[in-house]
Amino acid sequence: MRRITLDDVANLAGVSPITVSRVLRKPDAVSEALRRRVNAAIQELGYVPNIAASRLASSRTHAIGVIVPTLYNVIFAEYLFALHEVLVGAGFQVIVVNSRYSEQEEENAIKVLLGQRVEAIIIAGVHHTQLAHQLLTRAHLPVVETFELSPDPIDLNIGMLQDRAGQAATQHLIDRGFSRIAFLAGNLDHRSQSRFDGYRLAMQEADLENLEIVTQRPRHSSVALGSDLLAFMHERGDHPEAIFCTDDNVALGAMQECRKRGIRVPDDIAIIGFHDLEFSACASPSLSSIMTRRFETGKLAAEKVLAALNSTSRQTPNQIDLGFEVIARESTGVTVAVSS
Amino acid sequence: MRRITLDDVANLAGVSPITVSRVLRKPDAVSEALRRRVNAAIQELGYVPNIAASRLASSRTHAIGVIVPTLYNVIFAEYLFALHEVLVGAGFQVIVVNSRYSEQEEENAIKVLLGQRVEAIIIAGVHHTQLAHQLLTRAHLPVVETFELSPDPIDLNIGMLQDRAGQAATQHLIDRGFSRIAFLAGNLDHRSQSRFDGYRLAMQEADLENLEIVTQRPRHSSVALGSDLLAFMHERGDHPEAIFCTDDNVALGAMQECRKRGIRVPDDIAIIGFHDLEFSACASPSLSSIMTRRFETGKLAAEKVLAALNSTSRQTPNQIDLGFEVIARESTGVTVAVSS
DNA sequence: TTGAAAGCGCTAACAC
DNA sequence: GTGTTAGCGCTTTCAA
Repeated sequence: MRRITLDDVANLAGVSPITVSRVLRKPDAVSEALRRRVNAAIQELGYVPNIAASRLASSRTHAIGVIVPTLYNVIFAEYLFALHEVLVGAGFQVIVVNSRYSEQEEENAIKVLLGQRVEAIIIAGVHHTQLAHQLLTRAHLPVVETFELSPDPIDLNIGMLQDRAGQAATQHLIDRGFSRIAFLAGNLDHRSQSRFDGYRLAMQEADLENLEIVTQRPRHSSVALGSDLLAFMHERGDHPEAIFCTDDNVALGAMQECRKRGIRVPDDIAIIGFHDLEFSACASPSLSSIMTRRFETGKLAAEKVLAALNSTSRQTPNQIDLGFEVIARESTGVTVAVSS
Repeated sequence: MRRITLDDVANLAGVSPITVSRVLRKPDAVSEALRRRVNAAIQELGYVPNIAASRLASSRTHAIGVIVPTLYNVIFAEYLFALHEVLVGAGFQVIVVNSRYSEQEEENAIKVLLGQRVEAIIIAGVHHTQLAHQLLTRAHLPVVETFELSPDPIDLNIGMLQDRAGQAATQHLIDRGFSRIAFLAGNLDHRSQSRFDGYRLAMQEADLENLEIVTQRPRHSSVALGSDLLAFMHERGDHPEAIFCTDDNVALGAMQECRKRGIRVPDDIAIIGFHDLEFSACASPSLSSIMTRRFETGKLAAEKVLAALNSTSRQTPNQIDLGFEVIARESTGVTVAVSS
């Protein structure tokens, strides 16, 4: 059963193949009579254009590659959603590949995307293998690194200072009068590591460096992990006055575990999370957090890519800091005005 | 700046293009001497094969299309993870497209995938537009519908009976002695609707049909939605003894809102969710739920696709019911044995 | 507005 | 084991 091709349509409609091609891509350039005949033939045959052939012939793929560590973490889902909105709206295909937090897998992902001849690459993170860096640099296509700010961006870079945000979260706890402050995380990916750096800096500047209590386990961030980490910490005898969790999932799990153990939040222990996920405002107690701009990051990255593809002139490398915001709520002892 | 092609590599290595092609695809068919020369040339030039050309020439894409409603819901992330493991492991590319719970967008997604000449389509759900159904049927490629069981499957169908699961959740509440039982949901997608059908059936069979309390709002399922729904219900004066939430996110939100309002779970109100998400076991109180098999669904769907692609003989349409399981925990008044 | 010719970069099929 | 030839199905360029 041979697949229907553009030539089949042309034959049935009694026109040349190129006319069919035009009807598909720039219908206005074809007279209405022919357009009708061609469309009828397309309908009748159930013709679906072969994109591989189109890409080869035009040497345009209209595909953008996106690399994220995982889809489990909702922040990447939000980011992808925004990317999709913009790019698909502009007629591009988005090819998503996961790196699973591995630089090696990220390198492979880059190779896959280059093989697909994507017209741009948007990549979460700024840490790459040497070869990956080389491939991205030499590919001569727009590259956007996101979520973090790089000391040495490849091309465009849209993100925030994770260490500053970690510092701000910790400072918030210090400002609330706590001094025994723990940092809770599972896997220390680069961004989590930076937040940890910020935590240490804040502690050091407040002369609290000796009281840091860090619990780490090699697991991806989740509510269950937060619960486990708090249990682990508690059972080994650490009783900090406050904890800074690497993200809101871990914070929520820690909060649940506190309730289970009769530890009151924030009276016995204050908790701040990271990312200000959707549930954080309606948790009980409501969860203090650091608001980050995932949606805007995705949107802006997509827009920058479109702009770069539409302008022939190579842009100078440029960085955009989308910042963050400390959201103080009940879990760190702040009374919150009622709102929806 | 012309892109490097296979011919460039061939020239540099002093061999014919087909030899380079062989080195890439079946290295064992080439002598070691030539293989070395070719690989060296590939390295030197930084050659990356053009997949579009390869697809066109071989008329094989090694691509599998997957359609999911959204990436926000973690159950689809889990499902995709399993799909990826199997399919990428077998040398296929996975092309994911979102339908955003819209049958029209699903139809478009199918067209996009057929244009990509994917070798199979795996699609969450069994409800399609007429044209979508037609396209899938006529495409003559393996199609797997998942998450639900269809009365009329297109090809393969791997899922569960959502209405039975909804019935079981409701029956669990009835068995625990509750009679004023509400159903909480936001968007009623097809699966949620089926669970609602199951709820109504269980209520009817227990002669409780007049007590159903249903709250609906057109929002995607989330913790914040659960919180809002419970608040809404409470404020309009409905005080059921138990609620069945369309999923665990809504259930968690409802539980948080109860705490905020001083409503005790399960003493004042019992709650059961759906999907048994990761956090449900460690919530406080732990959340009763219906365990569904997202990971297995993805894995099996992928394996079935591979099997279908490897056997020339057309399989007879076949269905697999992966079932579900009632997980009784504290939120419905069940004392849970301690476990990790 | 329409068409003819050539070719995108690769691989299948067949020869040697 | 290696090479030659002839496309895959579309779009580009140029001509009419």
